[in-house]
Amino acid sequence: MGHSRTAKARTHRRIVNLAAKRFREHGLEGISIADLMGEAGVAVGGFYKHFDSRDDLVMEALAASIFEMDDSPLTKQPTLEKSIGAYLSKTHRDNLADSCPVAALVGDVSRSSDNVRKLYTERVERSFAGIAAQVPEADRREKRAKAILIYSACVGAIGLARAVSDGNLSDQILRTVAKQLSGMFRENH
Amino acid sequence: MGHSRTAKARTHRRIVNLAAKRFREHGLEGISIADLMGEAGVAVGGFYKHFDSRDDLVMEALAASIFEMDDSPLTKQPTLEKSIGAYLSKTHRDNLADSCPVAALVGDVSRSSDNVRKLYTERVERSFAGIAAQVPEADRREKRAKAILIYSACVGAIGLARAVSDGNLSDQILRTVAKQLSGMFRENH
DNA sequence: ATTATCTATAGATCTATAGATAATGC
DNA sequence: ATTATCTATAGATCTATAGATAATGC
Repeated sequence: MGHSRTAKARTHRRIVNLAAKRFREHGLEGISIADLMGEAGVAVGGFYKHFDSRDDLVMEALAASIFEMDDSPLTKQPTLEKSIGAYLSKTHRDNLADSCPVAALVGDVSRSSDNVRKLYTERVERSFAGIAAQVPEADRREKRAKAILIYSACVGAIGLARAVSDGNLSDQILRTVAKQLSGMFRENH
Repeated sequence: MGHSRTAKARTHRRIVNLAAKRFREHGLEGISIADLMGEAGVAVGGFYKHFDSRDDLVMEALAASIFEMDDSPLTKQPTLEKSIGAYLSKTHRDNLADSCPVAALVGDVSRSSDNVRKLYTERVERSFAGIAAQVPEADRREKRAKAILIYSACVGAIGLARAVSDGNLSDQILRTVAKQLSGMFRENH
């Protein structure tokens, strides 16, 4: 039994970071507190000394995965084409635990509390802004419009690529959408 | 207690059609058998005389919502632009119970059994084909590529529009993606 | 003395089954 | 007689809480 305050903070972070991964993999209601605590190596009973409720953990874990995104390869590409390529890569599709929470949790968030949805919305806005900044040759309005289209297409494509049971079709969705989106800009219209 | 065979078939259909709605609204695991049977006006205990397991109902309900799509206004529009407009309408966004199961269940299906994913995959393929047939002025390969982009963008956009807590942003996503996609073809490139 | 963690369990909920009841259909 | 539906409940699982245990920090 560890007991220092810093140890508690470390345990807290361990639970949150683990939850952030498992929620993206199994959905916000797809994993139990008991399983999370077990995997984190802490007894179940300690949970409510760290969090007021399960929803409290969901909030913290979503915030963690959103924060994590800022340092992710997904958002740190030098060009729009590379950003799209990273997002629509097989690595991103297959590595749900560290994937974009916007795509992984879009359905679950629709059914979640206002607090969760507000947090999610901020991340969506930030993604739009990040992409808009990379859209070449257009005024502010047009950059944003393209960004909304690009992000929607990326979120939809990776979602479909994960859901579909045919591996070839899955690959084709990623490849085709990446190519079509990138093509939109080389022809600069 | 009704008991005729045709009555049983009617009860069966009632449960399946209700489940098809509730699954799209609350997710494949977001509603219990007891609640479904209660709403259908049948006792819980009768469930397993109609279905081998919960998963069996999930399969039948998904099949029903996929079948239903064929007669839906979503897939019966005369032009590509109108198809996109219907899919990205506020009506479609707000009426989850009768909405496109591909968008409503994309996350849940990723975590489902192979049987469920196979059924879903067939619907995705059919959607691609339906859209490709409406893409003007392009060879077969290009029609399909555009269809994959359009459907991905539509599925992503309606998902984001439902998840986001800001109503104005939600409307903007639908409007912008519809406009951008439609614009791609008027300029025919 | 305080508190971070552990053991144990209450209470709710969910899937699935067993056996009773009552309407159909030969 | 058969069978569609109902009543009742077993067994598993999940969130949350109560109280014990043991390490920290004054």
